[in-house]
Amino acid sequence: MFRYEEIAEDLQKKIKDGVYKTSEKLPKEYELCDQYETSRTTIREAMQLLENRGLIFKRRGSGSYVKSISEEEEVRKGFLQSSQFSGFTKDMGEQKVSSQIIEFAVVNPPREIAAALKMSVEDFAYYVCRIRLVDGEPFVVEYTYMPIQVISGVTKDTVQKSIYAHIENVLRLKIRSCHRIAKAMMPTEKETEWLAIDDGSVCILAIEQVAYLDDGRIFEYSVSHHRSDKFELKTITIR
Amino acid sequence: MFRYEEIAEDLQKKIKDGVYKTSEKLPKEYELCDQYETSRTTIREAMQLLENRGLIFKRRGSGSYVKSISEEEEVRKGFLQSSQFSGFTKDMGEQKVSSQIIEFAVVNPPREIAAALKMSVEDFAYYVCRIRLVDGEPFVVEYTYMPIQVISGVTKDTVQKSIYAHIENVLRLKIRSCHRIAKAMMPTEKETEWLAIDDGSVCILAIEQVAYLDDGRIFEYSVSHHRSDKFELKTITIR
DNA sequence: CAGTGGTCTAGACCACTTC
DNA sequence: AAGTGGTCTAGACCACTGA
Repeated sequence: MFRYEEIAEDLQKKIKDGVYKTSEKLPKEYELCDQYETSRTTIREAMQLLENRGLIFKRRGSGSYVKSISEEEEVRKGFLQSSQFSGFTKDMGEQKVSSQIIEFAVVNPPREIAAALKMSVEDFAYYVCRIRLVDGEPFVVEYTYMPIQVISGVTKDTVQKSIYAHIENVLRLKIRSCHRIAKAMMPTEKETEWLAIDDGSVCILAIEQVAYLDDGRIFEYSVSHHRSDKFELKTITIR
Repeated sequence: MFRYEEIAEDLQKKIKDGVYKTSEKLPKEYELCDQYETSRTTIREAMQLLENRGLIFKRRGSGSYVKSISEEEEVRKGFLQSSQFSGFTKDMGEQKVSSQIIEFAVVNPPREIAAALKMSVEDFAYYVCRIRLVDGEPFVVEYTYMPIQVISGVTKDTVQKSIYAHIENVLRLKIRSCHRIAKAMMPTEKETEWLAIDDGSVCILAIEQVAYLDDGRIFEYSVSHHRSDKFELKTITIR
């Protein structure tokens, strides 16, 4: 835990607790330097984190302010959210996540997927197709490819539980970034069945993802087909 | 144009031109300091920009490298992309964008929308419902609310062309950030007609957006319903 | 014009990778 | 052990806001 992270956490807590209220000015940077007994750079790094999280905004010549966010945006009932990519299991927090494995194999990846994974079609990759359930209800079908040269030791048990936990806790690899593309589409016949879709108003929010490790290696190409009535993707963009 | 922006542009160009190739090491930070005759902080700010754009990654103790991206991800045919939020017109670049106005009025916003805009239900907002066409083909239906106390002087002509151009060039306001939520859904009957959907495999990628100005004021709440076969949303996340 | 955040400098020391 | 990026300091000057 670095100093700037500590400060960011502390400020975030104060915003959440209403010490600094919506649209209200935060102390100026030099004041925070005094408060936390640190340099301006460190304060600015902390503030940068908060700005990226969409909690504050800054105005040159004026000050830093708490961003006004509607409560509606904060908590949206009935939807699972993904603003990070920590893996589905982690995203879900307290709710119970289980998996139903449709297929688990080692294969030569199709050409396009091999290209996305920057691997040869002659090398092998794990292929996992599984349904993820939260509190027993199906939410998403995931189709995942992982090069065995990068990710090893995946068992049926791993796939049943959490692949991300295996990568981080067993293999001790560090997940760094991911590139995602969100699309809408209709479910296939199989998906309609797997996701228990019995309502014509439900379709699919598809997220195609390429994920990278700490050392730049691509470890995963996946496509997740979510029930449109139970999942949404949240993003914050700052120019 | 600041020094660190110049350097970022230059490095980006060199990556694009293949001076630094995929998975290849970039010069070390101190070398770049010499090359550009600047301090390490400035170099690091430039690199930060490139990392956020998903072009490079860095490893403590090792070096900085060009991220390997599949060409597939770079250019995706047939899809319009939105990785920024510069407004639809700007996003589309060279292609011809036109609008068909369905409704243009000044209204008291519904309760939820007033809450999202942080305004009173008794104050007024522009309401615009329009179809956006690229090269004559409908892509998206936009439903937009803008408080008249923030955005003024919007005419039918503005709505016909580009609201964002009006905000930036006429009102001289600066757009700073936006919070988005992507969902999938089925088109309404009207939308099916407006978007000329004659194919049961097409549905809607909906993007709900709250957009902020430079000074923290919320200037827009909008929902965009895109044809699922012509639009996708791209995001890059770094932990 | 005073006050604020934005850019930039020139350094120090640390954590991690690589050999 | 040497080399790299990550954190942090103490300061300077600039661009912009707001009274």
